[in-house]
Amino acid sequence: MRTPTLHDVAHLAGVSYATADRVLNRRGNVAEKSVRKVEDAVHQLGYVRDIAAANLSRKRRQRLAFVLPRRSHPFFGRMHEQLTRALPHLRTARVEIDIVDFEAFDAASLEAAISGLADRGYHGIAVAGHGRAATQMLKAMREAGTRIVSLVSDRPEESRDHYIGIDNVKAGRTVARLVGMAHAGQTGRVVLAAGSMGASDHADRIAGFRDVMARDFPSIAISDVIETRDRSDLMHTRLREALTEVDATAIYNVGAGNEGLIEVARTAEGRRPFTVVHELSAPCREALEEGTVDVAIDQRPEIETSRAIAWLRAVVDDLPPPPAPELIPAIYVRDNLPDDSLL
Amino acid sequence: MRTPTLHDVAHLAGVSYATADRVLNRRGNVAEKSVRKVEDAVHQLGYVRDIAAANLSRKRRQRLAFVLPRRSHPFFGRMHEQLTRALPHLRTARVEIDIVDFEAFDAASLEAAISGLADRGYHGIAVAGHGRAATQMLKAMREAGTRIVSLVSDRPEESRDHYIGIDNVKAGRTVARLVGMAHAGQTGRVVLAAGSMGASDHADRIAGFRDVMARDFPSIAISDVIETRDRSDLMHTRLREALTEVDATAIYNVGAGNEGLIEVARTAEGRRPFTVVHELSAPCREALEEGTVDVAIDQRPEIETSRAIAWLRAVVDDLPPPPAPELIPAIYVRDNLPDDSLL
DNA sequence: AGCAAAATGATAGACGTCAATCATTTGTTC
DNA sequence: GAACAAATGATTGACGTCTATCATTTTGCT
Repeated sequence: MRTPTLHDVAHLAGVSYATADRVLNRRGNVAEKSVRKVEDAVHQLGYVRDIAAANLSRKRRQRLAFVLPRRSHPFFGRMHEQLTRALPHLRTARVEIDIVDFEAFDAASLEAAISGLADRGYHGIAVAGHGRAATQMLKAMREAGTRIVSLVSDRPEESRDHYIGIDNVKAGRTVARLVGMAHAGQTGRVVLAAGSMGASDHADRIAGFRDVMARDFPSIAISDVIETRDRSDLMHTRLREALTEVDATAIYNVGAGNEGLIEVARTAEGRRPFTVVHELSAPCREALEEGTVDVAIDQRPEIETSRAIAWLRAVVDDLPPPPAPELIPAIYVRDNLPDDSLL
Repeated sequence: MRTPTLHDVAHLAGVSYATADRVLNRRGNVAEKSVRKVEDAVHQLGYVRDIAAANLSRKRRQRLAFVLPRRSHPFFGRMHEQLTRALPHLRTARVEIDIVDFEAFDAASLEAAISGLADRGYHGIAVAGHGRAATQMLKAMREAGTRIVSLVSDRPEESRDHYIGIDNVKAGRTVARLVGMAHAGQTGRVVLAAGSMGASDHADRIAGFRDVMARDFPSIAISDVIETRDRSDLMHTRLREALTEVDATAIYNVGAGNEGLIEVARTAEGRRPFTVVHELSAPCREALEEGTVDVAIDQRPEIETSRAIAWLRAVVDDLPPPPAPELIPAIYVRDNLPDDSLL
């Protein structure tokens, strides 16, 4: 049994191919009655348009862009890597992806990157970055028909169609649970570190962490948050300072700058505190292997990028978005590190 | 700049379209010299064949089959669910998927299922199941050109092209690490349970677990493995028995039958042992929420099915398989349970 | 009934590739 | 240089959809 074509639909509906086409592509000028006949036939045959043929005919290629911070953080390095690896694969399916870099944490640079994209006929854009001006521009592009996905951390609703990233509050809660477990009922004191409490992902993680600690592990105290601006050197000095002041049983860094942290943890005296960090970079992986870090929470950027591509492709083709089970950040310990070499 | 077509390639190579086509599709009867000219042109233009157009022309639809145990275990229920949800989406891209059930743990039933598939022109098959006869038949189908993926637990190499599933040794090691952490240096005793030590996935998990425990947590003792045949009732009686004999600080079940386990753990006296199970079913989720179970390791069947589809589609189209970051089983605690309702 | 507007039918040329046919050119061998 | 095989060129009709054009029919309205 051949799968039905639009010709079959038209035939069954008792109308011409042209009319069936007018209905399907909403070209207007069709009588109510005919619309119904066609729709019935579609339903009866279970007709689905062959998008490959459609896109071929339209000479349409899907043009997508990814706007990412420069490779500064290993996290985005992994996204870059994953994207470029998928590129040839996608070209074959009429998908073109441009990658546009901007300077991390630099709103002007982001704005420049996005404005360079306007009016270039992109069907979809994925953005990992924030800023007022960016929001305005994205909003305008969205109104002009471009689909926008926000990556990694969410942006105002009016400036995106979809968010792909983890739930940072949940991530913080999860870490709290692990830290609590690792105390096995004993008392303790946690030292927290963040890049900046202004960054919503950092703040969310800390909020989630505090929430669970307060409710389920009241016998574990929490020190004030060390701010590191995601810099290893600041992390180093401030963390060392903090550790001399209090007797820490655990350390949780919600931001970057892990190299500084690792150095301190490595040389710490006494019983090693239970240490949790975010994102599995190369130094972090080493630290896990040697036992300096106990747990790393990872967003799995590879998965986020492929999700973003899949979502954009579907929506750009006017298809329902693919089913997307919730993103669960990976919890790495020493024993479940991936074999894939990571940058 | 238009993306190049085969016409462009032929033109640049200075040969006719027919010859270029003969080279690309290896139809033979082409002079060495022409082959090189065409290949150079392909390289120079960065030509990639448009598979959408190719498949359209070939009138080819990708026909895939999934051979899965009947919905008995919630795990495979989730796979079913995910597959059927993705179906309409895929039809639109000329992919047809048939799902074939067989009776879990029943080699004859599996054999029947697979033999029903032979000579039906499937381009690719994903199988989650084992048996000598099955291996023979799959091997034959593979030689006849069908691509085979083994799901969830691997099968002999000659009977599959690719394996998609987690590393069960790693999973066991990971659990050991968590159990060790939760003891925070104190002594303890772990009770282990498995469906059957004959099942390789169960055995692998236990081996990994033992390995790490022996090396890194020698002060935690391990009791003999309880065999439950994945049945809740057996789990219930045997676990209860085991718990009266020893004073357990932890329980790890590598197999199914968690409902029995949960019941026992719920009514246990004294300090609750640290409990780890596999696969996030509905009762297991509840147990995590109420605090009866501490950790659930989950394979994320949704992700495994979509991986299998993506791999098969690519390979069936003679494309390089998509980049596939290693599957990391999710570690669920009470605080990172997915919002998606699961069966 | 007559007329304009709306709806429909019929058809054709793309899109990029495959698969096939048939005619023509090139190369090889004696 | 004749005879034959091998290689090449030229061309055509699918595949399913889009888009456009133009002719024809139906409808609604006075």
